[in-house]
Amino acid sequence: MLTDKQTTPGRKPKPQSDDSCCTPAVFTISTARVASQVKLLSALADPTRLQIVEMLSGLDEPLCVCDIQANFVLGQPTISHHLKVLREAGLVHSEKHGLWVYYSLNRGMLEGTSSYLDGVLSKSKATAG
Amino acid sequence: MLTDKQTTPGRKPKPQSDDSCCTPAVFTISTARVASQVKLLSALADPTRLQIVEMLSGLDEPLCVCDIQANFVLGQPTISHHLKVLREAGLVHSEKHGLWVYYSLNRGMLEGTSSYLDGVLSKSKATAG
DNA sequence: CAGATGTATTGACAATTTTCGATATAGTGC
DNA sequence: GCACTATATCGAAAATTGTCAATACATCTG
Repeated sequence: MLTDKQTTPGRKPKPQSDDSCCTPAVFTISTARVASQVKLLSALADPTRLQIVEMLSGLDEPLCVCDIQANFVLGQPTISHHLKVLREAGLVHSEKHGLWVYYSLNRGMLEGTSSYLDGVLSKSKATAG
Repeated sequence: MLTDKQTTPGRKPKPQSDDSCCTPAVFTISTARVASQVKLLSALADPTRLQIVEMLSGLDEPLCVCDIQANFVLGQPTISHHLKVLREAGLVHSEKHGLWVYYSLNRGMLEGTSSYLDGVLSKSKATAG
């Protein structure tokens, strides 16, 4: 794995400058940030969960579990499991009212992942000169 | 029956004798777009692959497999597998030069996922009113 | 209280994913 | 041709994940 802090990034020489292949190109990548983003991306990387996120994003009002389940073929425990994954990733918020549990989107978390990807993209703009 | 069951959190009614819980809140969500984004998100939702993406994004020059592998404890076939996942998701581009295969980031794909998330967020701004 | 209903949890199983060792493929140089 | 190197593929073990049936929990109704 990558260490948390290392020396400056190297650059691989041409394939013939030396006998071996690799210069030790070591990068400084925050494994903590990567791990947190992997958790968010993993929560989103499932068709059922991503559709739930889309459903919640399209409405300003929260939805109860049965309303969500009505849009899938899956059973109620499966939907409950997916909602738990989204909840533990911080992507949704749940609120109990009587018998029902209402789920709403935590937009800040989605914004975080989107801006993380933007940050990765802007690390170097491919403006080689 | 059931008089005051907190009708505030949504247009969802309370349980009635004929209609138990749910109003059929049906959503029109493009399953094709969801599926394609799930593929991209799944490719990113792994610590090794996300770190590879970060490595490639920090450099304008492509990296060969051995340069990438040098930053991980994993074996060469495992790195090759992860690169294949990224390649098949369209997130990286590979180019063979002699013995070496150079990988570079396909920024358009990352931009696509980022703007997809932005699109989900902007579907409804949670502007009460 | 009992009965009904919405949701969460448990336990098990199948499918998928991650990883490694062995091997195959392809290019370089003798 | 042969040896060496970089990368990819194959096959299998281990870990993780998605799903369901059964059940538990919590809340409302009568």
